[in-house]
Amino acid sequence: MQTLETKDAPSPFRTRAEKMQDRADKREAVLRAAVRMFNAHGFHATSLDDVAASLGISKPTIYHYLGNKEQVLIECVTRGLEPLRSAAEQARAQAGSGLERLRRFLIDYARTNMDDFGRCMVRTGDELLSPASAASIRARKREIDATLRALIAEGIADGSIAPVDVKMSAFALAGALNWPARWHDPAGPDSPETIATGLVDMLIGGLAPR
Amino acid sequence: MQTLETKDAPSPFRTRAEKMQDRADKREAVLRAAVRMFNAHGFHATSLDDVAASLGISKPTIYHYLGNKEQVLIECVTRGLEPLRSAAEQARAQAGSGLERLRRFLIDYARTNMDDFGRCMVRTGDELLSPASAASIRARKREIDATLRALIAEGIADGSIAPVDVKMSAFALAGALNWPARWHDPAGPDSPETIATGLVDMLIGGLAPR
DNA sequence: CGACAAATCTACTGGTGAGTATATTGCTTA
DNA sequence: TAAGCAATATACTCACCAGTAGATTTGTCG
Repeated sequence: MQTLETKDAPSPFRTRAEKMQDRADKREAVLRAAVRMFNAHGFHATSLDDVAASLGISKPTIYHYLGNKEQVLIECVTRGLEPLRSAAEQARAQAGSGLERLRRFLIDYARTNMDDFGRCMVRTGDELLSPASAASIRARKREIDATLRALIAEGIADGSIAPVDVKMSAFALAGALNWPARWHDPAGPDSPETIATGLVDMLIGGLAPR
Repeated sequence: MQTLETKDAPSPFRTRAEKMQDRADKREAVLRAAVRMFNAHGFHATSLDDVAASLGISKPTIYHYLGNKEQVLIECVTRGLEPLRSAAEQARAQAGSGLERLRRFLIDYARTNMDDFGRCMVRTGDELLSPASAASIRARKREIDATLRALIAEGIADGSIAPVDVKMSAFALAGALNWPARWHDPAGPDSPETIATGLVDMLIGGLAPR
């Protein structure tokens, strides 16, 4: 019987779903190659010819999958933002004290800022994007920030967090946890996990002795 | 008597010292114009023609004062780094507990990161510079970081700072205090002074209640 | 005065890289 | 089997911009 393809004898005739998957895979491969090069050399110093060459394809192929260079960047940033959005959603739904939920969120936040897309997201300033795209991305970042501030406020309300200045604390936390996007070396000895918990513990405990 | 120029009758014949000053002033003006445009639109999106136009001069005049575009950026970054170097020097010389000296240093650090040159310094990643210049600047930044770590270690030794992980804490502090270079709006309601103390107080106290 | 140096301009060169026109191949579907 | 579409390539165009050549002006110094 041979009505469905099997693993052993994959048919060269792809179904529609397979072809859509194929296309999505290729798009993804372009983005992964691009984000690595953006992180390594910067957006402007990376030409789409370079990205194409690194994949053994030609530039028009990239244009076939992604409309233009800015679109490539936007997709990378979007992929970097998505885990944050999802972590924020979870944090809002979770039970527990404000501090407990915040801690969980901060660790997720720090960790995803160290993967390829997260790093690109953090490092992509407004000036690299068209005004419209910059605004759209800023809006999404603002939502993450709103969650961060809400968690801090809830912690203060339930007594699990000291009565700090919410806005300043949110900026301090974000800054401390974004910064690894610029210095963390994936090849180095410290895993993202270790760094994330190290940073968060310091931020929660502070420098002054207790 | 008219042997020396007076404020009322400034001679049009400049002395050698005056001309050197004049030259330095013009160099400075170029750098100030450039750093503002770099901060607003990014290094690559700012052409030297734009900078020249904003001063009502022509591009070759910029080349007359500064060798090339990278040199302009390097000078901007250097000017952003200098106050940090000087604050670090002071902090090392000062008396007081580790925490007191660290606090003073952190506030200076945060404040200077919000002026034009400081912002440019923070935002200029290695990828914008030639390998040689990037290395030189990285070395200078490493010295600041060494001071930061030394102050933390001293504070731990004298008991004014909790026994935190020195490296992680230094990164967390630097990140939190560098971040305003990306979000602070000089036209906004919060002065650099306010932000600096707000951030530092939160970092010293931590989030957890005492 | 005459030569030199500083300061500045206009007008160019040369390289780079985003984005496109167009051709080709092969699969899908009416 | 013809039409149409997806995927891909080669070989362009076009704009921009760093950097330079060379002319000009003006003040300085021997």
